[in-house]
Amino acid sequence: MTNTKLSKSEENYLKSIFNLSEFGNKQVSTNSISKILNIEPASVTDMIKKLSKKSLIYHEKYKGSTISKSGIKIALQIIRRHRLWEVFLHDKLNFEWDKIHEIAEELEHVSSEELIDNLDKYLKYPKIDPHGDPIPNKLGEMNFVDKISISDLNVNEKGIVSRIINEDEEFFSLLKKFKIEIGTEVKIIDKIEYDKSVEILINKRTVIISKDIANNIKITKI
Amino acid sequence: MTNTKLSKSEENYLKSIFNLSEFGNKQVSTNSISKILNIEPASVTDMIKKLSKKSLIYHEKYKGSTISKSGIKIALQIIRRHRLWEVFLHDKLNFEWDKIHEIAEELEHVSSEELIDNLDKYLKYPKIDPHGDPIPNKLGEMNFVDKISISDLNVNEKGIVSRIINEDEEFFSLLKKFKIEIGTEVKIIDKIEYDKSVEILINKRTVIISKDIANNIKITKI
DNA sequence: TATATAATTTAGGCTTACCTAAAATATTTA
DNA sequence: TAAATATTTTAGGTAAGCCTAAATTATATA
Repeated sequence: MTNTKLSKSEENYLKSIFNLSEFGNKQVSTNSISKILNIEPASVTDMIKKLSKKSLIYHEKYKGSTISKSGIKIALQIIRRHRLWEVFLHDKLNFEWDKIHEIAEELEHVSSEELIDNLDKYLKYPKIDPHGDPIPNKLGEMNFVDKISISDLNVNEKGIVSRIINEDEEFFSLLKKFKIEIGTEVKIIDKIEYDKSVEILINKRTVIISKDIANNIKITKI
Repeated sequence: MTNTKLSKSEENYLKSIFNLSEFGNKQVSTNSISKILNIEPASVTDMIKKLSKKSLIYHEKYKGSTISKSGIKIALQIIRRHRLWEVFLHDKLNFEWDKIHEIAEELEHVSSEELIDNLDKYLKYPKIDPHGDPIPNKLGEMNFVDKISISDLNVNEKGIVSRIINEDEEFFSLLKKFKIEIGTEVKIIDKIEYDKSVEILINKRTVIISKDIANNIKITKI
């Protein structure tokens, strides 16, 4: 339990490895980390060695990395900070929900525990962030997330948009164009076999979205 | 006008140089920067060269540094961020005013301009921070600050504490002990010639504070 | 299953922001 | 005003976190 404060870089790696590992269950490849962080694989290897030495991840040469118990614990705290700041930016500072990610990406590294706990209290202990992602509590516990995406619905079934996976700028503007937000009701009109795209009804308008877009929009079936 | 984002270090140097220069009017010695930032003089020289090359300060070898117009502009923005975050931490998150400085020291480097402007609006454009320091507006303009400290009052004169200069932990706990805060009324009972300490009346209690403490407490005469 | 390709690691380099030790300059004081 | 002292700069070094190029290992394919 060497408890030296992690650097911004270390925190970003840990968060990415956690996200890629699906709750710590999957081994993560060096290449996948490289792609997510936009850092060359050779540099990723360097950092993997560093995090291994701190027992935050386990690494098998040429195989991949697994995040450790203590690594998960820290990753969840970083995610907690990120999502609480997103709630603050959206609910209090009136940022549009497609602009908060980038700023929260910086704020999450301000590491005072008291700050985050007071922020949590101030925001009245929110359970989800503006993208619909669950917020871990002080202990790292959080609600389960929706596993169903638009593509999983059948024709004529309905759902409420509950979570947006992709956080790229372009993706957000796409959603804006289609007027898709957390809470929006969608109904499946047709599923197009040819390219697996889906025709959906939103806000009394039907649009066709690609398979990729549909996969990135999680819903709660109604 | 090379407008690359400054690093956290560069920002801290610039802020310190500005603070030491008394609004850009005084030349600042390498040693004084070294002491404030707790960084060796040799390293300070390195950074001085860097900031000079960016025309944020002017430097005369072996003499000292002067902050430039563009340097002042940036410094005021950093100070703006710092003080707005202090207001947020104090007023919204209910931090005690002796704990906000350290956290604001980190938050001030999150550099989204939109973030700061929205925060400013959310806080209803405050004019002073919890220490009584004036907050620059978007353009870098701010109110003049009180130049009178407790030591400048004569016996029997009264004042309202308007600003605390020293921001060290120890100094704050000292003030806490004496129950001195922004807004506290003080009356001079006696001035002790021997060591220039001052006997004052606060909250119906008389205490003797040293010359150094008195100098660090600015007041508005009433 | 041998070979081509892809993924990963190693080796060596760079920049930033710090350091110490020594040299250069300025200031104080006798 | 010369010597002692203090301040500042130069020179050379380190760790973090990145890079490219080349070597190594794993995986896919013919």
